[in-house]
Amino acid sequence: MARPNEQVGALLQEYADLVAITGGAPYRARVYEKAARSVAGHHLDVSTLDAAGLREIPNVGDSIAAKVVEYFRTGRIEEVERLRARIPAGVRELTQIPTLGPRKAMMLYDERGIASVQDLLDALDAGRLRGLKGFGPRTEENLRHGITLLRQAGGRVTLDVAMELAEEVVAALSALPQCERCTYAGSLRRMRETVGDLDILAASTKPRSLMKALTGLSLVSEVIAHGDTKTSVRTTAGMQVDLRVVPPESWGAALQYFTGSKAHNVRTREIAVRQDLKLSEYGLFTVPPAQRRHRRKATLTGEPASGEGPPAESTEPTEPAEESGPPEAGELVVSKSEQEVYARIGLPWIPPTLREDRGEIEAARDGTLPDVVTEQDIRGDLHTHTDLTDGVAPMTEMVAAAAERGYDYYAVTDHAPNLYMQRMTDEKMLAQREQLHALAKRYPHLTLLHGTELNIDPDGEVDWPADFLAGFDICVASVHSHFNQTRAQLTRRLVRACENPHVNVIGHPTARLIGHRQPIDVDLEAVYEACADTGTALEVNASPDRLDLNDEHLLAARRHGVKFAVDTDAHAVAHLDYLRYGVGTAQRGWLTAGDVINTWPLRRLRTFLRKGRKGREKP
DNA sequence: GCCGTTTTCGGCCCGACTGTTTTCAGTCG
Repeated sequence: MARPNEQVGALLQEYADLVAITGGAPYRARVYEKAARSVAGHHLDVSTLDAAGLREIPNVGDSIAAKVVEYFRTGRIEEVERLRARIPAGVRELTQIPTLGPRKAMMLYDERGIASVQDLLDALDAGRLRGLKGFGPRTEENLRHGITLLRQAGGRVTLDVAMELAEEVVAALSALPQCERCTYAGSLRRMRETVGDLDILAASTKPRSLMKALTGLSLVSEVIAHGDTKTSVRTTAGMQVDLRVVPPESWGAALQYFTGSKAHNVRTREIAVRQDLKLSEYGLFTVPPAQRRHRRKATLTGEPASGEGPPAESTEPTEPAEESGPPEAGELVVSKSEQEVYARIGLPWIPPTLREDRGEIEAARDGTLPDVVTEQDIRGDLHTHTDLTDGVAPMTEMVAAAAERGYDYYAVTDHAPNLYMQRMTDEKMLAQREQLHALAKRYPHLTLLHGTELNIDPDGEVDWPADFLAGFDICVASVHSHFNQTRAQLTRRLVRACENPHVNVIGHPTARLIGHRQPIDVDLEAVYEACADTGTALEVNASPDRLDLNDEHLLAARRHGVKFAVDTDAHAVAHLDYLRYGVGTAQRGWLTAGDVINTWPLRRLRTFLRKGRKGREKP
């Protein structure tokens, strides 16, 4: 993704925060927030767009387009500078503290001159918050606690960590007789690459027993909030878990609501409002005429515009809404399943991984939602290791596990000699090939492919000469070192690897490790072009520490006609299960099965792997 | 400030929980 988009997105987000802190009109802050996301996620490089082009981006109008143009012309946005001069950066930082939002942050600054997290800590220690309106002893305690949490590294965890915890909590709650349904929702269900806190949803007529069960789990270290329908706890590992319990009839609406994203929900609720419906976690409801937003229209059609007149009779028999829950007016329309809820507001069901307000609402409305790739579509794994190099399981076990998964094909791709610590030799590689061919006889329904993961050296060269490479069924090539080359060098390096007629897949293309190593600085657009031109696939590495390429890259890359391989890079049998994170990421990138080479039948895959080379055609 | 298979003006998602306050603002998701 082009960097300028992220720069401008961050700047617009900062402006939104500053507007909120200074108490500007709430809708203004919101609109800049929406624009920030639209710009950051836009598929074109915004630095190349003029004002008219910028206005094509959703939520960008005259005013914001002018600010973006100003930014690329002068390197700054005057209006942002004006607010920056008024509000120290530290005040914005204060809003990162849980339970401290923009209003209170501004009050701390105005009334006590607090302009950083450290200032706040000092003020707390000195008792200088006493007497400040809205800051009682509990609030002081919460702020101290919040600062401690903030200082504990970021707070987001990778998908596998979140999933493991979620499955444990869901299993514990599901075992209760009072629990009718239970699942995880939120960013985990959407398969975001990291998860901040866990959203667990349950259906029950006896919510209290479920809440009690959650707070009683041994992994709970602290109860943050405890109400009638919602309980929040923190685990011993520091993760926040929110449990919401809804009546069983509300399951679909609640699941839709708690899956998010927030931006997606805002859109679906707006669509409901335009149809004089109200969507909440309890269901989709009619709005009595007296409460309708579109009062003007109501007046025009002769309905009562306001006042206490009786609600218009619906043509259908009135069914008393039995649900508990706050909506006291309006009839329940639907709530049992997500499908019903979407259908009633005129949309097909949208896969959770697409629910980010990145165009899925429009696509759903136009009937152009992608038929995203699923785990069942995957016919094989094309990047895996054994204990011949740095894997921990022997090839026999890895292959047996692959057969168990029902794969049609499976590639063993151990490291090549240039990754010196792996001590690979030509002889060892050829011996492995023999063993693999022998092993293949045991698995008549599984085609075993012999491959390798090559190392792309600083010049873009790989480990072996062409004649040796020609002996492999598949070659993955990856960057494993020299991450700090210049952008030009790194780009050239990857493009050269693509141009190698024996390189089929670029493994973990940005080489990032989530939370540990930044992605390499490479012109991905150039790499996408090279891949499309040369018939080289880009990997969607499913390892939860990598997820590389990520969803945003995929959204950009697919526009170039690139093909992808969703691979686990498994170094152990258990890692083969990481596939779901790779598939989730692929879905978030709107990839279909057709985009992913390892969903293809073997024949088609083999043709792709020949990469147009001569002399490899087999009878 | 943006936006319109109802609108070029008049709206802008909705509810739970907490803490502090006596009826609600702020925060969060």
